[in-house]
Amino acid sequence: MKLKEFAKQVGLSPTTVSRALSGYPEVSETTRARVAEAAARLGYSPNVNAVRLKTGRAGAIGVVMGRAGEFHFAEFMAGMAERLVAEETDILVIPMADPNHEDEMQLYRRLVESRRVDAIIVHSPKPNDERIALLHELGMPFLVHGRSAIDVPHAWLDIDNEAAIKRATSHLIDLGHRRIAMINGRSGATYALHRDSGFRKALQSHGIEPDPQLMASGNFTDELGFRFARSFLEQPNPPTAFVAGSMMTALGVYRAVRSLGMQIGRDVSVIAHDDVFPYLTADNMVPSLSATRSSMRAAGTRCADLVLQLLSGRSPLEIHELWPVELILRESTGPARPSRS
Amino acid sequence: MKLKEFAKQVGLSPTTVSRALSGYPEVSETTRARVAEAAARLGYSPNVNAVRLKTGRAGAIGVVMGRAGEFHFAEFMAGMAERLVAEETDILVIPMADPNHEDEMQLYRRLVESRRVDAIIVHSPKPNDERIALLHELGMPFLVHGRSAIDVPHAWLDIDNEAAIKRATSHLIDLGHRRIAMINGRSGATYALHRDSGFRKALQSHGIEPDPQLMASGNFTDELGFRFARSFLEQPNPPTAFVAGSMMTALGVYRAVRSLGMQIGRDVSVIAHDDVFPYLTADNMVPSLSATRSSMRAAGTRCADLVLQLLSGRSPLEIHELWPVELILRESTGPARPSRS
DNA sequence: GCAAATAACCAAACCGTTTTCAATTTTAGA
DNA sequence: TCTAAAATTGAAAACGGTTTGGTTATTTGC
Repeated sequence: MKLKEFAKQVGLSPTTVSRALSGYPEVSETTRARVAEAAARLGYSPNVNAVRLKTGRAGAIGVVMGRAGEFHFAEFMAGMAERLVAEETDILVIPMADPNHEDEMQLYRRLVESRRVDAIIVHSPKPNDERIALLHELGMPFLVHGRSAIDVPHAWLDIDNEAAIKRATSHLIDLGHRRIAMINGRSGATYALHRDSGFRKALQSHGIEPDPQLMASGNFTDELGFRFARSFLEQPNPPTAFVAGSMMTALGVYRAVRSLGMQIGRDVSVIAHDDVFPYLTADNMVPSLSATRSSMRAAGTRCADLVLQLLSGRSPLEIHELWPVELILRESTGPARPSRS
Repeated sequence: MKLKEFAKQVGLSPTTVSRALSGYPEVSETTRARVAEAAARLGYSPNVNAVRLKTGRAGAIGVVMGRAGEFHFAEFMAGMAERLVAEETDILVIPMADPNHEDEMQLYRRLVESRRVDAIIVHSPKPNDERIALLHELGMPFLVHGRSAIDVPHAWLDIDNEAAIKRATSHLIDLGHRRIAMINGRSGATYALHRDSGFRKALQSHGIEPDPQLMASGNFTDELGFRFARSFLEQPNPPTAFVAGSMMTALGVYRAVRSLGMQIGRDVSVIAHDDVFPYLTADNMVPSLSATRSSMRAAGTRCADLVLQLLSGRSPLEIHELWPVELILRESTGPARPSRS
C-alpha cells in the first residue's frame, strides 16, 4: 500500500500522514493516534527506498566481512543486533572478496559512493590503515573497532590488549616462569602488535629477553595452537608457560601439552584471551583456563551505540574508548616447576 | 556526483549514460566504453537508493539473526558472502529481539512491507513454521535453510539429518554398542526432529528400544555437552556411545568422558555432527572425532545461489535440495567393550 | 470584538535514478 | 540516389515518499 492510497483511506493528505507517522509536532494528538491505528490496521509502512532516497539516510550500518569467517564475528554482530533491534537501523554485511589491496579500497569507495550505508565499522585495523584514511577523505562516518596509529581523526573502541597481555605475562613471571611462549594473532593488525608489545614489555621489565623461537602468529585456530605449542615444546629448551591469542588457540595448546604427556597447570601454564563465547567457556575447560577476558558481544553492542551517536552528530574526536581487560585466574596457571631437562 | 552532472561531463544524456552503465544493448560499444572509462575516472556510481526506488529491487537478501548468536551463523554468512561478492547484492542482517512469538511475525511483516530486501532466508524452521506461511502469503520470495512439513509451496535446502544420524547410530550398533546416548539440538526445529527420528529408526531396526534416559536436547554448547554426557555416564546403566549434535557438544562429551577416567574410542565411542569450521576440526581432536560432516559454508554459498535463481524467476517448487551427509570414521569410535559394571 | 498569533492541515516540488516513447542518425536494400 | 529499416540517442514521466511554503481554522491578547 502506498502513502497516497493510505492517506485517502484515512481521509488526510499525504503530508499530514507522513508527519503523523514520523512524529512531527505540528500534528494533533488525535490525528496522530488515528493515523497510527489505521497504519497498524491496514498494514501500511513506508517504502524504505523512497524514504532513503528523499532523506538521504540509508538506515543501515555497514560491516565488511572478510573471507576468513571468524568465529568472533557472530558474537560481535549479535551484540550489534542487540542494540539495533529497537532502532530503525539494520546491519549490512558487505562481502569482501580477497584481502587484495586495491580491490579492498575500491570496495570501500564504491560502498561510500553508492550511499548504501550511513556509517561503516572497520575491524582489525592496521597501525597505518588506508581504509581509515580513505573513509575520512570521503567523509563517511565510521567507527574503528580496534586501533590505528594513523594520523587522521577517527572514532574508535578498543580493548587494552597491551595491558592485558602485559599483565598476563607478568603474572606468569611472578609464578616463576622464565620461558614463556606467545601465540599471537595474524601479524599486521594493531591488536597483534599491541599484544606483542605487552608481552615484550612484561618480559623486559623483569630482565628477560624475548625469545623469537617462542613467538608465533597466525589465525586463531585450534590447529595452529596445537602446531605451534607442540613445536615449541619439542625444542631443546621448551617453554613452561603459554600466552595464547584465543580460546581456539588454547584448545590446541591444551591438546599439544596433553599429547606430550604433560599436565596443564602443573607442567605447563596457559593463559589465553577469551572473547566470551556462549558455546565455549574458559571456566569449563579441564583444567579451567586462566584468561584475559573481554566480551566481544558487549563490544558489538557498544560499537552500535557509538555509531548511532556518531550519526546523531557527536564528533568522532570525542569517541575513543579503551576498555580494560580482566584477568581471571583459574587452574591452568601454576608455579613454574624446575625444568625436567 | 549525480547522474545529471556526470552525463553532462561525458557529453551525453542521462538516459544514454544510464543505459551504458547497466549494459543495455541499444548503446554503441564506443559510447559504452567512453562512459565506463569516465565513470571510473570521475568516480561516479549511481545512488543505490534511487535505483532501488525506481526498479523496485532492494539489492539485498535478508537474514534474520536470532539472539543466540550461534557459531554456525558466521560460517553460513561467509559462504553466502562468497557467492554474493561478485553480485550486486548484499546481505542484510535483521536483528531479532526475543523469540517472542507475535513480535517475530510482526518483524517479518514489517520487513516485507518496507521492501528492504528482495528475498529472505529462513533458518531452523519448525515442522509447522508460521514464518513460511506468512512469507508465502505476503508474496515475498524466500528460501528455507532446513525443512518444514508445512503445506505451503516453498524453496528449501537441507542436509539429510535423518539419514546421517541413522547411519551414524547404525554404525555404532554395528560396533556392538547397545546403550547409545543422543545429545540433540534444541527441540522444536525440524532438524532436531529428523535427527531424533534417525536415531530411533536405527535403534529400532536393530530391535533396541530408545531409552529416554539417554536422550537430551539443548543448545550446542560445550557446557551442555559436558553436563548431559556426565549425567548419562553416572547413571546405573551408562551408555557406551554418544551421538552428539555439534562440535561444541562433542568437546563437552570428551571432557565428561575424560573426567571420569575413561577413554574415548575405547571405553566410550563418540560421533558428532561437524559443520566444518576452519578453527576447530574433527581431525585434530584427540582422539580424532568420527563425524557426520556437511559444510555449513557450502550451504551458505548454495543458498545464496538458489536465492538468486529464485529472484531471476525460477519457481520455488523446483528448488528442493537435500544434501547427503558424509560419515567420516576416525578414532573416537571403536567396538563396544563389555560393561564394567 | 478585532488583530495577531498559533495550530492544524495541504499542494506541489523534489530526491536521483530508470524507462517509455519519440526523434534522429546510420546502414542496408533496390 | 532514395527509402525503409535498424541503430543510437534524448526528453520527460514515473518510482513513493518528505519537506517547503503556504492556506485555512482556532485561540489569544488587549
